[in-house]
Amino acid sequence: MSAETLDATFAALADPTRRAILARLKAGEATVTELAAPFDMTQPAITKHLKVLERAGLISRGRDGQRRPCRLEAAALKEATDWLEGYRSFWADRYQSLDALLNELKEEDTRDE
Amino acid sequence: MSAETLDATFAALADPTRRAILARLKAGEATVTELAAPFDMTQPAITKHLKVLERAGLISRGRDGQRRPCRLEAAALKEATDWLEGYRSFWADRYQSLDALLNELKEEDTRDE
DNA sequence: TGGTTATATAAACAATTGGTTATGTGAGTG
DNA sequence: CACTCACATAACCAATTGTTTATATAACCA
Repeated sequence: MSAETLDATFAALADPTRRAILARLKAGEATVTELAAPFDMTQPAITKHLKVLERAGLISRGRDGQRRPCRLEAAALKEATDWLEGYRSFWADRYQSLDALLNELKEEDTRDE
Repeated sequence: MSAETLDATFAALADPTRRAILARLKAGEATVTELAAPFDMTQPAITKHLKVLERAGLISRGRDGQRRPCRLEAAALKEATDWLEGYRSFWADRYQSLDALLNELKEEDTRDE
C-alpha cells in the first residue's frame, strides 16, 4: 500500500467525470466512444481521463478490432478503502459504541499512513 | 453525498503530506507547529495544506490563545468510504463468494455516482 | 514596553491539470 | 481503392497546485 499508489488513486477519484466513468464500468466493459457519450466533452478529453484512470490502475484496456474496451480494475479501490478503514472508528458513533472507543484507544500509537 | 464534496475530499486525500497530517490527528488534537514538525517543509506550506483539509471538511480548528489546534472531522471520510463501498463487490473474490456475485448482479442498474 | 512565539497572508514560481482544436493512425466497409 | 469509424497524439491554453521567501498579525512573556 505505497504512498504513490494512494496519491494516484485518490487524485483519479477527485474528478466527477472519472468517478462517473468508473460507475458506468460497474455495468461491464465499455468502449471509449460509449464512455464519452454521456459527457459534454470532446473525445480527446475522455481519452485523457482514461489515461489517468489507467495510470492509477483503476481500469485496464483490451483490444477488439478498432475498439479499446475498458474494464474496471478494483484492486486500487481496495487499497483506498483499506486506508480509509483506518478512520472508521472516528465516524462510528463514538458515544454509543464501545468497540469504536476501544479501536480509537488502540490506534493511539499514531503510526504513519 | 454531493459530487463537490467528494471532489474536495478525494483531492485532499491525494497528497501524502495531508494524509500524514490526518494520521497524526488520529492521536488527538495538534497545533500547526506540532503538525509541521515532522516535515521538511516551511510553515506556510503546512498552513496551506491545513486550509485544503479544512475546506474539505476533514479537519476543524479551535483557538487556544495563540495556538490554532486542529482536530480530525471524519464525516467527509465517511462519505468517501460510502462511495467506495459501492465497489466492494468488485474486489471481493467474485469466484468464491456468492454474496459478491449477487451484489454485482444487483448493481447492474448502473446508477450514477 | 519590547521581544519572542504561533500562525496567517502575499507575492512569486514551476509544474500539473483539464480542457480545447487539429491531425494522425489503423481497422473495418463500400 | 477510397472512405469512414474508433481512438490516439500533439500543441496549446487557462486555471490550479505545491512550494518558496518575505512580511504581517496577534498573543504571550519579561
